[in-house]
Amino acid sequence: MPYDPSAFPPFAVTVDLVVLTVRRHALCALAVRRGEPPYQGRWALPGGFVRGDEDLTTAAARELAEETGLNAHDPAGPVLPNAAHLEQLATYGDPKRDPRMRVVSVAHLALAPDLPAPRPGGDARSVRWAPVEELLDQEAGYGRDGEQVTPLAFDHAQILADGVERARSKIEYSSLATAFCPQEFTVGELRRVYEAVWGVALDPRNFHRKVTGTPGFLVPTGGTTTRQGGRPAQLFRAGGATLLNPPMLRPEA
Amino acid sequence: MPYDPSAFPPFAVTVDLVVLTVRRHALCALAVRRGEPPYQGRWALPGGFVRGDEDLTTAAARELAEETGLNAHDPAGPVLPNAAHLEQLATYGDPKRDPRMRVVSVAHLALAPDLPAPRPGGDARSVRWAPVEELLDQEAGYGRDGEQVTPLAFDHAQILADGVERARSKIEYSSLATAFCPQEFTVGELRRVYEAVWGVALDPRNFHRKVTGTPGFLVPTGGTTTRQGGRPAQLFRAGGATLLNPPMLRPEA
DNA sequence: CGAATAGTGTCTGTTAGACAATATCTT
DNA sequence: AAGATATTGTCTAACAGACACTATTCG
Repeated sequence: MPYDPSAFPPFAVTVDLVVLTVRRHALCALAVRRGEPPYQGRWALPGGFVRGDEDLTTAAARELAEETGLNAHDPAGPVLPNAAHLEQLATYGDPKRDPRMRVVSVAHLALAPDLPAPRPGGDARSVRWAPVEELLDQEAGYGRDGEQVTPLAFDHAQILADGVERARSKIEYSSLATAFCPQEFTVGELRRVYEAVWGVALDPRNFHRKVTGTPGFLVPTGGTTTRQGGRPAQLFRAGGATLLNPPMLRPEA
Repeated sequence: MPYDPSAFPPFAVTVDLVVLTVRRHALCALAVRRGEPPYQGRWALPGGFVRGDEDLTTAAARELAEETGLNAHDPAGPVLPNAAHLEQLATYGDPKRDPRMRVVSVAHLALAPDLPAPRPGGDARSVRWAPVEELLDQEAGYGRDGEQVTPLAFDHAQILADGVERARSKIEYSSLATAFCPQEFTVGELRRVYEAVWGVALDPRNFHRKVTGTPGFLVPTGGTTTRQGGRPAQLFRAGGATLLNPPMLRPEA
């Protein structure tokens, strides 16, 4: 089968983003409201076309910055205050996934700390953090203002579900859960991230022993905080370790 | 940023395949020789254009069948004799990865048993199973007939490395290693798969206890074989379990 | 003080890894 | 018999999970 680059079917290539954060004890995703058909008025994942001279990761980082003001974290560079973890998730290319034309979407997964000042691209009413449970609920779901939330436009419910599952499994065997935390955080705050992402309750004592006993996971900064109430808690930064061995075990029930 | 489907940069979309198997104690990948520029005469991963009305997975399964005669395994359907595991790997879209034009390639990973009768698409000299170590060796590597093997064309060395790493980690926590085995196999044959993929030696006694003690991993067929010499070994089929919990642990050294 | 969160210590059952010992084939 | 592979059993150290207990803050 000869490889003839001049006779190929025309495709559009987009990036879509699953941007996750933990707010008020719930795992939330960034959703944008569609202003035009198809799926006008429905919520969708943020995304857009890949430019002609742009790498896929670059396009995803650009969309992320446009929607949230977050920088994609560069492992080689310094740790920025507003850095989010960004990785490729999967590619979706069903011929009928967009009714207008053939669109192949390279989905990316971003994990961000809860934003002190969320900076929506333009219209605040058209961008929101929504609990993933609400976005994925197959029964009729309605957002704050009564507008229809589910199902998401296109195949975005599937993309979101895949992104959430990726995040849930990756925090088991990597230190990625710290991407949901601010630069300095307590063991209790990190535990609440795990509890929100997995949707389970963890034993605070065993969790503390586990994370502080894993070399390279957490580095104490020396400071303490009482922002959670109770006895002052030590503050930590993320350590250099990327992989957790042995992993954090996700309870089955 | 309006979503204007009539004004998108033109992309070609291809699928590339990392097809892995275990032959003579070595992890091998399918490579095809390029008959035309660019990279003429160099080895590359099999692949081709996605057709205008074709799903990405369908395109990958079609290429796999064209190159090897293997069917992609459908988890819902019956277990076919010549079925290979097929999954999406990642997507590669650097603007300069193909010197001719903008090509986005959705790479897929296939795991196949050692083929009793390899059926190359056409010219037998243009398709071969090559040890991945040879294909990825950064020093000059030369194949059976003295032709240059490395580096692979385009960014295929990176794609192959990513596929190998995916396979290495997935057999840790899933039952996927059985995809490298024929329908009936012994514990020793399964162990040699792990040893070839990971490039380590495993204790036969602890391995046996581990795999036979994991519910749903292996189902005894009742038969035995002496094809490996020594005491007759029980034959097994792959069980229904997909995830191994607890996982197989890959030795560090 | 009581409530809340942080952190340490102890016990128990499971499991990985090391390795002795036995079983059953081929040559 | 010698050599190869298969299979079972035993011991030990590490670790997860349960949970008693202490520490330090706020109201």
